[in-house]
This record gives sequence, C-alpha cells and structure tokens, in this order.
Amino acid sequence: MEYNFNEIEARWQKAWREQGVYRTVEVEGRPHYYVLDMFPYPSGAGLHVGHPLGYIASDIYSRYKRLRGFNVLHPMGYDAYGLPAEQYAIQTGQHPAVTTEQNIARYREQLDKIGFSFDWDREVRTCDPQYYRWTQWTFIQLFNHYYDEEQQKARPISDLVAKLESGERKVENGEWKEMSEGERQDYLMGYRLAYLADIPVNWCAELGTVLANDEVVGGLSVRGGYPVERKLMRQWSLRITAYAQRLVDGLEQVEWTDSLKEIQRNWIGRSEGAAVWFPLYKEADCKPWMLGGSMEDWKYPKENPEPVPAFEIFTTRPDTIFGVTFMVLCPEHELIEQITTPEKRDEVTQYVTWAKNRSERERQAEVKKVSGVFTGAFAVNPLTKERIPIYVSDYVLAGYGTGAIMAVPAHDSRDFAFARHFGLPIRQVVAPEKDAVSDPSTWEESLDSKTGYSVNSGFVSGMKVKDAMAAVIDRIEELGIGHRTVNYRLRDAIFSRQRYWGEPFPVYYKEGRPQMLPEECLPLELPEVSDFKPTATGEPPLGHAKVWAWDEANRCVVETSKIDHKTVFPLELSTMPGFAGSSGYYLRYMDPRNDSAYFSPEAVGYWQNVDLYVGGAEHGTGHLIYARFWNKFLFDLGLAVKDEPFQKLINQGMIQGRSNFVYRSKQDNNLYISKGLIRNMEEVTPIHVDINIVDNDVLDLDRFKAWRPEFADARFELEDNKYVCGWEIEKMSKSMFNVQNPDDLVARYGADTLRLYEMFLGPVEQAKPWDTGGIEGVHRFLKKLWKLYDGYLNTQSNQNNQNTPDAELKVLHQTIKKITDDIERFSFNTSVSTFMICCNTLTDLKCADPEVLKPLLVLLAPFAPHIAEELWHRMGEQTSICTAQWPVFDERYLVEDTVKYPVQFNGKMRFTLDLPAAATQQEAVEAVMSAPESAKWLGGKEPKKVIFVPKKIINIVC
RNA sequence: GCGGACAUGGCGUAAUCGGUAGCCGCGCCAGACUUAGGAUCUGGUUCCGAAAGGAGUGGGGGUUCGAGUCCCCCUGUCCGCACCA
Repeated sequence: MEYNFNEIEARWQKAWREQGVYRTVEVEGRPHYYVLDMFPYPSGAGLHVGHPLGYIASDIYSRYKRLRGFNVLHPMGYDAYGLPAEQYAIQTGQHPAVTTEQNIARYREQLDKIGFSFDWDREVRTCDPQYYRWTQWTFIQLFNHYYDEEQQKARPISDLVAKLESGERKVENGEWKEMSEGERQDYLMGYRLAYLADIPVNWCAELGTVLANDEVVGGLSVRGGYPVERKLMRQWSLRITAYAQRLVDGLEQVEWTDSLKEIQRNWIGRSEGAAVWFPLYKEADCKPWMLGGSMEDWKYPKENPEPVPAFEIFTTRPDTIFGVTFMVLCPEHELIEQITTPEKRDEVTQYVTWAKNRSERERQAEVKKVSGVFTGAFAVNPLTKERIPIYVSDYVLAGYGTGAIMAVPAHDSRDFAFARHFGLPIRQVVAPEKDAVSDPSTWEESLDSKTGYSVNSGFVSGMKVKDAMAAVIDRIEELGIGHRTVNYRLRDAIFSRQRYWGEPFPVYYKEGRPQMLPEECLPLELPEVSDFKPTATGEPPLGHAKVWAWDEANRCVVETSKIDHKTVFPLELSTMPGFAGSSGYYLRYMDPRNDSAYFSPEAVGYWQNVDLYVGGAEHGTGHLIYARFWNKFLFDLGLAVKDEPFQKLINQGMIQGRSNFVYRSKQDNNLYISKGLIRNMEEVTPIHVDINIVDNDVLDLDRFKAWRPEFADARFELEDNKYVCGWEIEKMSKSMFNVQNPDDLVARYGADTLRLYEMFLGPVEQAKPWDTGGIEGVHRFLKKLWKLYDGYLNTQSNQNNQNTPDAELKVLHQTIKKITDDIERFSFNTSVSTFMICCNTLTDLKCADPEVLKPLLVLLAPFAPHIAEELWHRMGEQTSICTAQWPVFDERYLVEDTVKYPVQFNGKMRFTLDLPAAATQQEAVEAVMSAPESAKWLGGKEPKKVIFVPKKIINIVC
C-alpha cells in the first residue's frame, strides 16, 4: 500500500469537520486549558510558510493537552480591520469589506489544508458588528471611568463627581460648585480613561491619518513608509499611563521570556526621581533667599498663581543638584512667553517657531546637533541659591516629565554637549573615588555613572551617590519645594484614526462636547461612504457618509442632512485604531455568540485567562501592552477575572527567506555563469531568481528561460553540466522571489510532512531561514513509518500472541518519555528526531506488535494527525485518535543491567567499559585497572584520585 | 549610546542537572538494485594525520577531577529602544 497522503488528509479533514471533533464545550470537572494564537490580519498575499509556524506549535500543544484529558479551548479568528484593505479600496474602489471577505476565505482555505484543530464555531472577526459592538461598549466604559490613584483601580466617573459635589475632593484651581456644566465636563475630561484632547500627533498626510508612536519608525510610517509630521489635533486617547505601574508590576506574574518582559519594561520606562520647584530669579522675590532668609517666604505657585514665581522640573539625579549650571525648557513650555526678557524676545520666538515646525524626522535625524537659545531669564537653585540662566532647547521633550530640566553638564551627556556648545560652566559634583576630582574643562565626556561619591555638594559631600539622592530628596521635601516621584516614558495611546475601515466611535457631539450613545443602541454600524479618501475639507472618510447623524429622540442613525444640533447631532468621524479590536478578542472567544454581554461570567469563570499565547515578538510594544491594559480595565470593572490576560507566552521566531541568485556576466548580457566558475564577483551581476525554479541550488534551465521574456534565449556557463545558483538569507518577500507557499508543499508532500518539517527546522522561538531542501528527509520518515505499519498490517494474520520483545518496549517507552518532556518544554524539533529514531529502531527490529505500534501513533497524533488517524483506524480502532489516551511512561522498561561507562584519564575520555549497573566504585576501579588499555594511559603512574559517578562516568587522575 | 538574546561540522541542529561533543535530518562520497535515476536500499562523512594519535563548540583568561554548559574580559551577529532628564 502506498502512502497516499493527499487522499488520506482530505478524507480525515472532512471527517473531523463533520464529526465536530474540535468543538469545545465548557464541561465542569475536567481540567481546562486555553491555547491561543495571535489572530492574523488577512492580507491579500495569503499565508507563507512563516505564518503557520506558531500555529503548528500551538496545535501540537492543544492536541497533546486534549490527549491528556484537558478540555482545551483553541480558537482562531481574524484581525480584519486594517490599512491595506482600505488602501486597496482607494486605488480600486473595491469595498474593504469585500476584499477582507475574500482574503479571509483564502486564509481559511490555506489553514484548513494544514489540519489545525481550531474550533471554528468560535471564530471572531473584528469587523463583524456583533464583535465590535463590544469594542464600542468597552470604549463607553472607558469614557465613563477614571483611575482612582488611592485604590489603584478604575472607578465610575460618577463617583468622582459625587466626591467633588460633596467637597471631599477639591478642584485644583477653583470651586466645583461655581463651575458651569461645560467647565465641569472639561474638568472631568482630564480624568476619563478615554478622553478627548488636543495633542501633538504623528500625522501622516499620505495615509490621511494619525499614527501611534509605535507605528512610526524614524519619522516614517511603519505601513507604507510615508513621511510623518507632528501636528496638534483633537483626538481620542486612552489613559493607559494611569496603568503604567500595574503594567510593570504585572510582568512579575507572567511566564514570558526575559527579553520580552524587558522590552515592555523599557517601553513603559519607569524612572524614579524627584520633582523640584525652581523659583524664578527676580530681584524682589529672591532677596530673602539670596540673603539666606527662610524658604517659607516663598510660596508654591499653585496657591499663588500670579505672577509665576517658579517652575517644576523632573530629575532622576537629585544628588547632582549642586552641579546645576543652567536650566532648559522645551520649546513648547508655557513659561517661555512670560519669562523671556524683551531683548531676547525676537531670538527666542524665532527659535521656538523653528523648533516647533521641525518635523519629527528632522529632529530624530539631527539628534547630535545642539541647538537652543538663552531666554535672558534666571532661576534660583533652591539649595545653593545661585542664580542660573534659563535656556530653551529642543533636546528637552514636551511629553516627558514637566518639559523642563535642571542641567548638570558634568554628569549628563546631553547637558554636557549643550554646555560645551554654549560655553556654559561645568561643575563636577560626583567622583568615582572621594578625592578623584579633576578639571571638567579637560573632560572629553560627562561622567554619567550612578556609582561613586558626591563632591562639592554641600551637606551631601562625601556621601555615596545613592545616599546623596535620598538625602537631597529628604531635604527638598522638608523644605516643601519638591517631592519624590516616578515618571514613565509610556504615553497615553491615541485612539482616533482618520480612516474608514475601523470601528466607528459610539459618539455624537452636542454643543461641541462628546456624548456617548446609549449602550442598548450598539452596535453603531460602519456606514457606507461614496469615497474612501478624506473629504475636500480634510475630514476623515466618514465625512462622505450620507447617513451619519444621531437622532437623540428616536435613538437611531439618520441622514446627515437632518443635523439641526437640537435633536439630530453629528456623529464622530474618526474610527478606532487597529489595536482596538485585538485588545479583547481572547475574552470574546470564551463566549463568542453572546448577544447580551461581551462574555458571560460563567464563561470567563470557567476559562479564566489564556494559559498559552503564541505569536510574534513584534507585538511586544503594541498589542501586548494594549491588551494587558484593556484586560486590567475589564478586571477593574469585575468582568475579567484575572489581572493578566496571557499567563505564558511564546514568541515564534521569524522564518526568513532563502533567496537564490543567478549571475549575469557584465561583458555578455545574455550569459549566465554558474556560481563555481565565477573568478571575480565584480564581473557579474547577481539577479534574484524564483526559488520555485531552483532545486538544491541547481537551476532548472528550461523553466528559467520560460520564467521571463528577457531570459528566453539565455546562455549558460555550466559546471558539471549544472547551473549552480548562489543563495542568501533575506526577509521572505515577493520582491526577492523567495516566498514559499505552504499550499504547494502540502500538495507535494502533505500537511503532515509540512507540519513536521516546520517543527524540525529548529527551536520554535528561534529565527531561522526557510530551506525546502530538508523537507525530503521528513517526508521519507513518514513513508518509512507508513511502511512499518504496512508491514504489520500485511502480516498480522500470521502473528501468534507472542510476548512483546523487550527491545521494542524499551524504545517505545524511551519515546514516550522523550516526547512528553519535549512537548512540555516546547521543544518540538527534538520530538521529530525522536520519532525518526524510534521508527528506525522499530523497523530494524521488524516490529509488528500493536502494543507498541498503537501507543506510538498516539504520540505522533499531535504532530502528524492525519497519518496517525489513518493508521489508527487501519489497526482496527473505531473512534478518532483525537480522543485517545496519552500513553503512560513506565520506568521499568528502561532499566539496564549494564552501563557503558566512559573511562577518562585526567579528564580525557579514552575508552568505554561495560559494567553491571550496580557496580560499586571499588569494582569499577578494579575493572578499569585490569582493562588492557589502561596501562598505556596510566604510563606507570599510580592513580592519585578516582572520580566515580554511578551510571555516568569514571575519571582516573594520575 | 542603552537594554536583551545568540555564537557548535559544508548546512539546519542535538547534547534537559557540569560527566563519551556532533544525535536526527539535509548535502556530499562510495556501493547495491536499475535501460535510466532527481525512486529505493546499504555503508561512510568535525578537522589534521597513512596510522598511532592530536586538535576541536567565535577569541582570551578563570573555577573544577572534568566546561559547549558556570564566572570574568574581548569580538561578531541579530532584536528592541533611542535626546525619556
């Protein structure tokens, strides 16, 4: 019987689907396990072999868990909103919904061929109104909640209002009771977890939209690579910064790789330090200070808002406050206007205008270039009482800390560069050793290290840096001019996109202020538009919608023309960003068809959170942060039951492409030289060639000629009658002609071979190049395995009920042990090689014993489900192998009577010696001494020492 | 610049606890079967050496009876962040 994988796989895929073997139902009393893949964006290009890598790994684990008796939730869906479909719509007029539908169908077809055990009844699509209804619902909740710093959790905004009403909580600059409704709403906007604000955003004119920080790299958009500029715009944002500390702390509880945790920590960027108020220098105000008067003469600016006497800075190095020689404000700082002296005004205004108009890209490209201007104003160092000049420079960022710094050029490289550029004094206040003070004017760089001792620093001189930090903060707090504080690099997430293909906001505007739609009116469905581009007036595409206004009285969407601002109001024109729909999808899978709630308490109570999450590390700073935030918010609301959504996370490595090249002669434009014949790479032009017409780096000449017209009458210089191509590892991409499509491989070798080969390539987490070369070996293994079982099936009638030979049981149990261990530690590449060894051994033993062959199939089933199921049935089983029992490893079969001891002399392995397993050290030494080889290695010397590790090794030191 | 990961035959990799380095597969070499082989099977394949033997896990040092594995320094590659005070 031939191994007809095409027929077998199609047949079983159909049977599994019809029998619903992968349907998951919540059953009490069985242990549960949730295995999740990051759902894909269905792109027009379809899947390449890199995509299924993680899916195969998670599928193996899911199937394994099922065989071990777990109730496994293993769903799949689509992150269906996104830019490419919209870009395509702009170019072709094809509605994104249509494109998306087609792409999903193609993805599904490709996924189905690989034989995954997804429960497709639970599929979710982010663009489905029944799904995004809950994305919109969550947005409304975010709007209606604020973050309570004391309780460290989200609470209803109505609680905040109640506190303000009762006076339990004070408004900073006024009285709640005296505020108008509008003022109150504006005030509350400063607390809502989803809020509207004018913020400088990354505006991409080409895409007509705003991008999140992590969607911009080097001043260019990640998608498309278009220029991005800074622009002030009214945008929805999510107050993710409120959760910064919890996002850091939560990392302690999850089983993620250290590197990914570190990426998240860096992204959140927690830094401890001090906020310090520096008074402005004015003759009148500062006189008492300068004369050594009391600090209390000076008042906090919040209590005495006019005139502004001081400004706040943030520093992580309070210990260096004695080394401050100038101050720097960011160009956006509100104080600049007030403090700039008349004679400096023109210069400052000019600089500020220039700096503000500089695009993010220019700013980043010229990080090393120092620029800035003196305001003419001075501050007073609250500890030394020195007068300090205040500068403006764009190396201080508006978005971090307070947008103002105390500059300590001796111990901060950026301040150092600035000081050198403007000839400002540099004063050493930290030294590696107590007396290691030198002249800073001779320094080539600043001394940024946090180790060493404070010097020239008043009351902290001589202290270790760490102690000095604490001492300075204590003094500052005592004086009431500052306090210990923590800053985060993390910014609030901009949540508006000037785009069509995304979730509409459930928001309308009344008197310019946002109102939430009633929850019962959700979903607010995405309207049809006549054009997917921004409107002529620069509004988002939804501005083209004819039916896009909210009738408050009738609670429905009506024609835009009916807007009267009395009962019919305009709806929000922006849509939500890509991360909106992907932030909570894992929860929806638990209860995907629920139409009265996001998910039921029972469902989430049963599944809890994701036990194993598999996906690419590229989501380290985007999706994985947003989803954790989203989950924590739902946790605060009492919906999610776990604070962290993804308990264990595995990042599958990227599969790179292996490109092939032909070499065209520079002398003869039609001559292609085989790689081995090239004397000088200068003489040839390497040209990418489609990997599908190359086999083992040997070019198929006829197919090459047929590939493209310009190669039709190519001539070749061959070696050994072959044209050998060059190769290189590159990103897998269409333009390099190195894309490997899984469908082709499935058609040629079968899904089981593809699954095994992708695992065989190396550790799942490691980046590795795709090389189809080795797939033959894996395919041969399955053919050999087929033959092994075929042999049994053909001869079973002659079999007596003999006892199973020990050797066969031994290899079986070795395999059970190894495969179980391997799966538990996600080492699937070693599993495949274990199967090969097992199959080779059983073939050599001519094994034909169902007691060995059947359990082996169960072990194989998670990896190669089709062939396992087929052979399982051929061996007489009636039920699916998916519902079989994982074999139990029995130590008994592995017990050995003798051990092959490696014998070392002075740590070098010389020979091996078979000894009884129970041999003592004395017996072992005697055996070694009487072995003929020993004399040579002893060289007449007596052993000084003997190391004997039972069942491991013997080492003779002489 | 800062942070993280990694470095083993011609190639992908293995060695899970400090105990025979190179399992398994690809490729290559030789042979068998064959009209043929890009099918199948058998054997070989880290390097140097005829052999005995020696060397060997990016380089240098250390700990240890013993190091791919632990420690220190250096080099290289990949990834993340990048004026974050």
